[in-house]
Amino acid sequence: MTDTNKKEMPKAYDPKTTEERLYKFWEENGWFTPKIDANRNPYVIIMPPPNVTGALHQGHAMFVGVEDALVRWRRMNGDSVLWLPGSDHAGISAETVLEKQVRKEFKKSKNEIGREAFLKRMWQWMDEYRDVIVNQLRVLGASCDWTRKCFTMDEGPQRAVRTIFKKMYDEGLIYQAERIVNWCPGSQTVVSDLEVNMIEEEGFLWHIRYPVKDAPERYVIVATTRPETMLGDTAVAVHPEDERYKDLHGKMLMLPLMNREIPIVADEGVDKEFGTGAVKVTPGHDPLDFEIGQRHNLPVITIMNLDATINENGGQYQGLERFAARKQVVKNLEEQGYLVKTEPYRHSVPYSEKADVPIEPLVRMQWWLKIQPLSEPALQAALDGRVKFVPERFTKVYTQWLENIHDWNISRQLFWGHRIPVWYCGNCGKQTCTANDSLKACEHCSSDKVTQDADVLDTWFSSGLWTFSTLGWPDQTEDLAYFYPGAVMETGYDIIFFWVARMIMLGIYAMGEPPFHTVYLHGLVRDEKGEKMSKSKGNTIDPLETIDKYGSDALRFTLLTSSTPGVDTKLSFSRIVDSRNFANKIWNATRFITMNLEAEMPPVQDEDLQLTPGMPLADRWVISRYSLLAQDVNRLMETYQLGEAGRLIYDFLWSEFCDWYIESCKIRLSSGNPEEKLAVQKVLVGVLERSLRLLHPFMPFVTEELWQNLPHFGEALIIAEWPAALEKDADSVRSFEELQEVIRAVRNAKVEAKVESKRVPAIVLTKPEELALFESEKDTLVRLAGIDAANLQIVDQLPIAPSQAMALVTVAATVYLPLSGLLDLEQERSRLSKEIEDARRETEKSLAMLSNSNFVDRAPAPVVEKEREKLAAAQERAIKLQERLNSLL
RNA sequence: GGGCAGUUAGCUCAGUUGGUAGAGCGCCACGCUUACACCGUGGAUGUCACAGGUUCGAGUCCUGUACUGCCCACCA
Repeated sequence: MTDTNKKEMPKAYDPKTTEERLYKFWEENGWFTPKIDANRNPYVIIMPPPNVTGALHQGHAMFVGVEDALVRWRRMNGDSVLWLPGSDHAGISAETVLEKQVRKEFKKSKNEIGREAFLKRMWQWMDEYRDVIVNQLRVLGASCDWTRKCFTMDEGPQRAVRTIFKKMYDEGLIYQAERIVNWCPGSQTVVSDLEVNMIEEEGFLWHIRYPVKDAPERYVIVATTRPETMLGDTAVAVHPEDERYKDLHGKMLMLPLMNREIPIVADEGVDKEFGTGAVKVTPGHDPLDFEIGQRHNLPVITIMNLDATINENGGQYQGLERFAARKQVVKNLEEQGYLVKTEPYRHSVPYSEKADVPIEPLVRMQWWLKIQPLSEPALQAALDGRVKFVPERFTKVYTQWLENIHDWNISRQLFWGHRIPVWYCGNCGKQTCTANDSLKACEHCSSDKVTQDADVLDTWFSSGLWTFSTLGWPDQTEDLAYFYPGAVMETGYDIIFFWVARMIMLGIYAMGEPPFHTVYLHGLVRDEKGEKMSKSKGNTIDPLETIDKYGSDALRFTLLTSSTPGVDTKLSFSRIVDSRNFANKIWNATRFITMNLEAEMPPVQDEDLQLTPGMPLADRWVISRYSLLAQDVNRLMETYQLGEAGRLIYDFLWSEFCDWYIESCKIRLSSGNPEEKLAVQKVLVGVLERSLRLLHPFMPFVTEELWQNLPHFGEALIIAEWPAALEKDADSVRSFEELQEVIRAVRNAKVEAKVESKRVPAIVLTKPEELALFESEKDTLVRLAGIDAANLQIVDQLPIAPSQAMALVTVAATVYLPLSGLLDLEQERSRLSKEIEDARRETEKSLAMLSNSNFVDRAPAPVVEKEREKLAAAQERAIKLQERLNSLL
């Protein structure tokens, strides 16, 4: 279908009136939804599911920009493309947000209103907001398959979670154990190591005297940053080889304030050099101490409640909040003479990422996933190249993490999330794990007095299944068979551990092979000062606002072309404006071309663009340049160098197609010769239409809109065929470049000599073999250089060069601009001298290289050849310039 | 303590098989020519952080240094 509607296009491109309309057009035609087709390659990207609680930010714009570009590119290449969108229930974040809401609404805590009521409210909230953020991705132009949209708490993914849990439970990979864990007193749940941030703080190192029992004159000094934990001390540890304490091994100390006897133990884990070389051991509240305690069979005393207040084991401090207790403990130690000194000390404190309060290590019973059996194959997949990272260096980040990985604490003490599918029997006390969503009776004793484990799973556990739970697993669906494994996982490098590694581990575990072959990691988008954008800082640039003002294409193109994978990028406002301008530029190029089109012009086929001998130079040039571009873009897309590809298309369209080709066409378009006109229209349309196809993955909206205005095959650009490179002719390219050089020289000279008239006379002196070139391009020369046609001579010899003229020496010709009266001879001489100097400098440089036998022998032949040509050109140029200068003296 | 990145024109950044440095913005000077002032033409500006090394040749590879940033790590 050819759209021959010739209503004139507006002068400027307005994204507002097109983007929404085109998105609808694409979606309603079903082009985002792939067909399962054995004859096509499936190409799958599972979208990183945005958090339901989050607001749309530039990171989303970034991932949409990259993923949509890949996906559109592959779709145009004929792949069966699935880009699957979804959202994540964001366990702890959502729960925190809703808890605040609940407090406002019911004046009660979540525990007070209870799990059931809380979840009911949560679902209400989800139904209202779950799709808000995902739907905002439409504004960005994401061509994802909404018919397959998924939510981690949908029944499908829920069943996937229970199924894999059951499998792991049965295989002994999932187990319960009481260990010291990262307790977040703020959200009252355990969090994983990854959710703990070490924050450097100014603190104190308190030195405390612990007297030796039965020898009150002797004592051991320990140093601590957390004196309140001494209430739970069960030993003091020293290094076995530390001479200072050798005689005290096994002796007892009196724990101040608590009046409890604790032993001195010798442990290798103690650093002799640090502090006094003696460490207080609090197995209940410190991970290292917990280990020492395990090695020496020390009792574990937990002195805090889950809200980090001191419990009954803390004696007189019971009821105090932990930092109040610290103050009180220090005060009492000082009063009683146990405090030796207090020194300022900078140290790292673990903070809970979500609740932003210090972590309190606590010993608790938790569910764990034995990770080694999963991490080994996942590590192997990266080492043998089945999973590749872009940029490559992240392979090391990934492998090193997997090499040092610990078992994963997968249980969370929250309401919102996937409930642990394990029931406890009130009768026999045994556990039953099931993949069903409920349990009627204990599988051991058939009692119906069963209660489900109260915990839910870490959000990332279900996220880890995302690459196949979204495709129907555990059912053997058609989707799963066709679309797994996917192609590319595209996300920020900040979640390699949280998510990427876990998807690979769980993907291999459940499906036997990695869920994707490539991990593309984009950089983080920062504000113009380089700071991380965050709502609390108020430095966010809202993508919706940006899009409203400049269009989605402009934002996406900027993000893609001004960044490089894995490197953070500052979003620069002026670049967005530039991208908007680019959209407008191609809009107007198209507008110009359509204005000059016959109403029923048929689409331009590849055959129409064959390089024929009679074809004008500019046509041969632009077709060749386009072909080169198409080739480069393909290579760059295949190697994930999207930014570079986008930049090349930009340069071609603006600096070559618009600045030179269209300009050169204006003569022929107005010449009135119908045949000539038709020929140039074909090339204009053919090259532009193909270039729009190349650009479509980067700027989907304008390109579609423009493409619809040009003669084309097919219904829409989004499903058009990815364009092939056409013929190339190096001679034409070189000739055109020679012409460009002449034109630039004349333009330059006119400015330099401050010539006011638009058309100047000129004599072009060229070699006999180039005569034809300049003769046939006379019109181009006249128009683009601003030469007076009636006063243009093209000759291959010139008995007497005009004396009152500027002489412009280029590779293919010397151009004389007779500017009698205007020319300042003195100035002309100094200009020539300067140019001679430049040419000589170039000559010398080339000469030096070429006289170096090492260079001539070892450099590749084409490089040497190129240098020889450069030398010859520079020499010739110097000679010609010198001659001219001599004639003016 | 370990690891990784960045350091290129006044500003923001590109620059993947090592061949002698680019874009946009900004700046200067012109300019309404069958599209585009969200434009056109011309111009100026860089010891590619520093010091060595490999090489005929290094922004690009190697070593080290400095500054900035990030990640990982149980030093009380």
